[in-house]
Amino acid sequence: MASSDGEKPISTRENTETNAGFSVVKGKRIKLNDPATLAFPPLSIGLGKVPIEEAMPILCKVIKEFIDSHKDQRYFLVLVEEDHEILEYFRQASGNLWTFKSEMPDHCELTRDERLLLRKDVFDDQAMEDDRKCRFIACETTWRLKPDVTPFSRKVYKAAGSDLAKRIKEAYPQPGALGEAYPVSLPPESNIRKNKGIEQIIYVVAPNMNPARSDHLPLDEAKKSLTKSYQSMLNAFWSVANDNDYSPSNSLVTEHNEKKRKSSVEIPVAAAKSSQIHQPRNERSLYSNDWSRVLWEYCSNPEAFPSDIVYHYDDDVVITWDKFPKAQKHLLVMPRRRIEYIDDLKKSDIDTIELLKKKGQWVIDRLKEENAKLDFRMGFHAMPSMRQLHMHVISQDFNAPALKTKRHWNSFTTFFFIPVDNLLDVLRGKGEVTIDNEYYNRLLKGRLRCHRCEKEFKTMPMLKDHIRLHWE
DNA sequence: GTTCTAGAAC
DNA sequence: GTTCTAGAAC
Repeated sequence: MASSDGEKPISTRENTETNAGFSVVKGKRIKLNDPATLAFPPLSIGLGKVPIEEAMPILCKVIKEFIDSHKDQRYFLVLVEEDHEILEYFRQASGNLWTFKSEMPDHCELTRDERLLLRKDVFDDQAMEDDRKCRFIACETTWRLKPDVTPFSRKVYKAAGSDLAKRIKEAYPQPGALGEAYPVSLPPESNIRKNKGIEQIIYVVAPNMNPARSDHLPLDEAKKSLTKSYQSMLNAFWSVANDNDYSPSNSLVTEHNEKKRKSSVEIPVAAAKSSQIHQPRNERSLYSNDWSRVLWEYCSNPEAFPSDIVYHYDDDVVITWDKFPKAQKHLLVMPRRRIEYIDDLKKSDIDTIELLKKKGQWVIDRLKEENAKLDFRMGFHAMPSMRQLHMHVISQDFNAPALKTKRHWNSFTTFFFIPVDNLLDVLRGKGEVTIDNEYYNRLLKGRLRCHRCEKEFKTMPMLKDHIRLHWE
């Protein structure tokens, strides 16, 4: 199977997309004679005491999803388990998801698609002779990221050498999160790397149902966490196998919160300087919160979308229909070059914002030709959820089924909505934008008031009934 | 961003 | 009992 022309990439087109919750890096350079291979144990069934009849179907399902999401990629997944009965359980749980080539022999079993192998021993010399050397090994761990909590991980830990614990601590000084994966790369001089070709060990915090331990979960929660554990493990594997960084989600969440905390458009109060922690922003292959970056796809590839999604685009600007419109007409106007948040803006971006305003006005003029009754506002959310700078162009009827919550309402009718002219004033004056996170969060939680007559309402349904009167 | 759902509010 | 919200999960 190994090719003699070695380094030839399968494809040079680089593109990340998601499929069934997995990040898929298309066409990354995978050396043909050095496939990405992950060896991993069944998680949570020993240490975590999740019943095997519950755990195995989850494992099968996640593997199936991963394989389906990575159809034209070359890699191997190797399930390693000493206990013959457990492997047999896996075969049974997998039903007819895969066709196994033969009855279970002692060490290596190929499935029909040649992506999944079962083995008794990760360091089996005979198995290591083939071209499917395990460049990556996953090990189960606890939230303290201890490297030696299961027989399998102890074995790997012993082989890796004693400085592994130190390397884990350096890479992840904070405790791990349940369901997350923590890849640790091995130094070139490490024995396990020199002799076995193992590059990284991926530590996975898997769920525990053992009542003797303090953090045990009920079955339904353990099952959810186990799914996530396997998904994180495979996502981490795929990221590092494609030379991407993988950031476990607990650190990502921290960065996100930090980022939001930092913010505060000058308009109400300047944020304290001490809160302006600059966080480096790395490129990351993402798994779960992909939704926060969907706008990037519109901006980088607007021609790929139909006109009921992308309203208009040119070299500098993309205009899309809001996917969940909060009024009769609701669009987003975005720069095509990547700007994440309004507090990334500098004086030099004034031209860009003016262009957004000009394009927004152009849209408004066109829409008013269709319906002269509509009136519009153009502006930005102080703390947006989506990661590309986007200016809302929204008609003021707020007559739309997707407008449901207090947060929705207040985000468009309080100072949380920063009109484009207001933003331009701040940029022209101060030259930068700071966002007071607490102030804006308070606005979102404030009382419900009609934007036309200031009348106050207790619930969203009552308010929605009322604003209809202004419209009709 | 939405969806889901527990429990608060009525 | 039903409606509605708010927070977690995704």
